[in-house]
Amino acid sequence: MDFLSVSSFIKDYEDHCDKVQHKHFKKNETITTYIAKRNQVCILVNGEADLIRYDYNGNKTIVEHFTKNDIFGEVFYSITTNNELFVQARQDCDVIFLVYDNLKNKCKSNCKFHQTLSDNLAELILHKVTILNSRIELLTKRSTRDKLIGYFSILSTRNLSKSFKLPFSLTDLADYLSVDRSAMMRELKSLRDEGFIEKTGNVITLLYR
Amino acid sequence: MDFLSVSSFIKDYEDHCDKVQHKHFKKNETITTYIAKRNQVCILVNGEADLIRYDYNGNKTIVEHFTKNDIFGEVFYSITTNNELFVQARQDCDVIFLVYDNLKNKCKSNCKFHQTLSDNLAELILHKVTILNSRIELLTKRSTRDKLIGYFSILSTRNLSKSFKLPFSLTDLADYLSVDRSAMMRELKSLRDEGFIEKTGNVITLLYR
DNA sequence: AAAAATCTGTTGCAAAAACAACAAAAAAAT
DNA sequence: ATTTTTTTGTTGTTTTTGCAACAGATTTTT
Repeated sequence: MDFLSVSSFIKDYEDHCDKVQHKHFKKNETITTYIAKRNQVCILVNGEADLIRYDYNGNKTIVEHFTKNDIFGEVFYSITTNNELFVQARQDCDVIFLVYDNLKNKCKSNCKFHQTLSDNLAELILHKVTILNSRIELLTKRSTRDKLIGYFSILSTRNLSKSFKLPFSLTDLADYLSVDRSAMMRELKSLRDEGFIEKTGNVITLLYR
Repeated sequence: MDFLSVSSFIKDYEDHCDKVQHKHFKKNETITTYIAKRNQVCILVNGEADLIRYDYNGNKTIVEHFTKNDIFGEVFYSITTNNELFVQARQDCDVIFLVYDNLKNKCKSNCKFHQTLSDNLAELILHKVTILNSRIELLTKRSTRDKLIGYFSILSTRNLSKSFKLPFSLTDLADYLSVDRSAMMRELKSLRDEGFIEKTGNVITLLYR
């Protein structure tokens, strides 16, 4: 992985950069709501969180799933959206908040954290782009089956193993793949019956190839 | 729009930056194929192009649609993809090619183009992220109808008008929304019959709100 | 100007997905 | 330890989507 690990210089931040805030969140708390005017940038230092959207029908979508070192925030969104977007902690989280425009200027104390972050900004955002592109690839798959298989192979690659634990409940997985839960369950059953996967709780094992 | 217009400094490039290449493409020509090793970055100076993927079933997906000043290239993709991705010119195009890693170093002639591009890289990529996020929002819509309406309202906003011309043929629109063409045509007909839209050729007019 | 290729509009039918609902299991809260 | 809430697994039914096929229109090529 050729992107910058935020945690590697997080300690430098401790000496009071006046442009950033640091906050802790408990599981299920709302970390931020996207209002699209503050140009907020958030860095997940620790924990897991989801970007969530509800549509007019009450359908929940897990738009993105964030883990350690991921960046998110309303600066990554343009006004188009009329649905409310918010980020919710899936586990206890530590989050750094900053304002994009401040990042480009130096901070008062001219701190190293600020400087490093600024220098590596393009790299960080670039990494985000690659994540979003895999997400798009997943979402353009035509069937629920292909989405499942596609997602499983991402997890398999990431874990360097045919076996892996889903980071979601099955209910949330459906919301992440943007499909109906019961239809997904049926498909999951078929995949099992046809010998493509094994499933014990939320641990999946790929049996193909 | 708060992102940098590439064309505004393209003239500075003319004085021989040794790190970039400039090429012209005729309609339907393949501009590049994503091989994911060269870290290529491309800038569309003029024209229109699509990033295309074919899946194992022969389904075509228009993954992205590029217009003037858009950036693309394999550097935005991680290895995950096993399907071939390529960019095809929809109109005659002018494209600048460079290698991401070269961008971070200065070029021999220390040219202004190179410098400006490098300075504004984060901004350019950030703009791409916002585009990808709207794309994701579109793709997570649950029905063909919602995808159509969602896409139409993006075009409507972009054109500042209830009427707009589709940048695609209807065949391509289906591939862009990742749905079956005939099903989409049926839905389009319903939208017309129910008085939501008007359609003359590939000009759509929104009648709601 | 004619021929070839692509796109549009449409339909019947098959397949997949969504909806709705419920009981059992598991997890979380008290 | 018990209650409450959430998740899982399942299924019947309805709706939506995909597939296949074709004729007419339009565009592109020769």
